[in-house]
Amino acid sequence: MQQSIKLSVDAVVFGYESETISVLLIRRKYDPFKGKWAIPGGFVLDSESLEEAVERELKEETGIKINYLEQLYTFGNPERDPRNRVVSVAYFGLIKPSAFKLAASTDAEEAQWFTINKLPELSFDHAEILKLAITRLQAKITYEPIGFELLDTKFPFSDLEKLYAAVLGREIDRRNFRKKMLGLNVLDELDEKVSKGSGRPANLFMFNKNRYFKLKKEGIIFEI
Amino acid sequence: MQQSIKLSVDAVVFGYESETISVLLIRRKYDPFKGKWAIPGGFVLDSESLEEAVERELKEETGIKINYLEQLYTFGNPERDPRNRVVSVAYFGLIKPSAFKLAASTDAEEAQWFTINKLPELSFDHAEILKLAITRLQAKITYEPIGFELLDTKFPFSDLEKLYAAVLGREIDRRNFRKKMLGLNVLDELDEKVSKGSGRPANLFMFNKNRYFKLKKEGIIFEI
DNA sequence: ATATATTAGCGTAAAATATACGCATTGTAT
DNA sequence: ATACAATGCGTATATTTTACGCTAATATAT
Repeated sequence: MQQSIKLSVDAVVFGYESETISVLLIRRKYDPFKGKWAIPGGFVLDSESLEEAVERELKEETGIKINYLEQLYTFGNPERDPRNRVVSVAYFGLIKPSAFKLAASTDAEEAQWFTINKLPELSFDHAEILKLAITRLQAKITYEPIGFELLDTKFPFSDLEKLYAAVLGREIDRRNFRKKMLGLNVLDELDEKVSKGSGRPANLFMFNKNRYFKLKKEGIIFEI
Repeated sequence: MQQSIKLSVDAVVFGYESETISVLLIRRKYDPFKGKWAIPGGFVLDSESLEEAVERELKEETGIKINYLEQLYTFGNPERDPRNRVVSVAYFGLIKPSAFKLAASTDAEEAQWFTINKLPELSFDHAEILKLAITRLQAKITYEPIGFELLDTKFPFSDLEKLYAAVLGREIDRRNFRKKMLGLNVLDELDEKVSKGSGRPANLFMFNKNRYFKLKKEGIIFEI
């Protein structure tokens, strides 16, 4: 059997800052779609796993160290690349704001954050990939505690609430959200307070991964 | 760039009969794992889409016409095939009992149904693929109306209930299940009855796909 | 200094859903 | 006829979700 299909990986990386969700895009250096915006990615090496390929490409193209990575979908339409047959395994990832600045400063002309409502035209079928990734993020955040991967380690509760509102694109009742989230018993309340601007200073919280895994093992599911 | 990764597809096909869920497996003709049981699948041709590849391979190896097909996950561990680097896009599929008999008679020595609790040893990482497929089926049947793809077009309500009990591996309260399912407004009650053995004859029902799509568009979700 | 705005945090009542069953109905088997 | 088996309907109770009032703590304006 002679097969000339090439295999690539792509990564939709989400970040969260100033109450909006952004996606990391790069400007392509080579044809096809030279100069156009695209999701970071590239070809898989013979010896590496798919995850290794994604992390390598992300580092090469954007300098980012990913915080959460999950396989999204594999795109295999024979026409998706105008030149060769390329099948791409798409991933979606999340990073914390600390890594944020790092990426933006690495090579501002080539890698850039875009608010998910103000996206440029994209190469290949990347618009479709991105759309699927957003849907998945919205669905997933309600039944897996991945939201914390977008926040700093310590965060005021309101940050978490605003994050959920931003991802889901709708208002959230502050009081019910707090009750539900705290009721899941995966947050540790710290003895630290932060005051940003006016208003009552907020207590800081931390996500307790160990307790989450323990509860998960007992069959208790995270659900917002 | 020189890349010598081969791309294959695999399909976990579930069937439902006599109150149990079965999986379709084939006995491998060639090395590696010659003579061992495996999930049907094979290499993707340069010109075909991934879905076309799955359907072609299924037809070639088992004679089955699939009823529902959905991408599951892509397995890319470099060591998953002892000989070459093979990345496989796994699908999971469902078929109705009518196609059932057809498959069993095609080539009984090579394609066979196995109850999901009595599986033989499997080739490659197929045990892992199968495990993931079962988890996905269990999750999906509760929020998408895919269960009907495993039943005949017309079915008594108890068939649906038994199917859910079999897939989820637990008892289901007949009365509450009926209330909930009928409340979703996607079933048409027919003016036909069936009597199998003793007991009161049951009315037949049909899944109404059009109504389901209409409700879905209105944001009403199927959930059991 | 005092009032006012602003964000944090707690609690409670009502509505909607899920769960647990009781029991009549309609057929077949003996 | 009578027993049995499966279908089909209803109701009471528990649980979860939703809506929203109110107090607390701090910054900022007057």
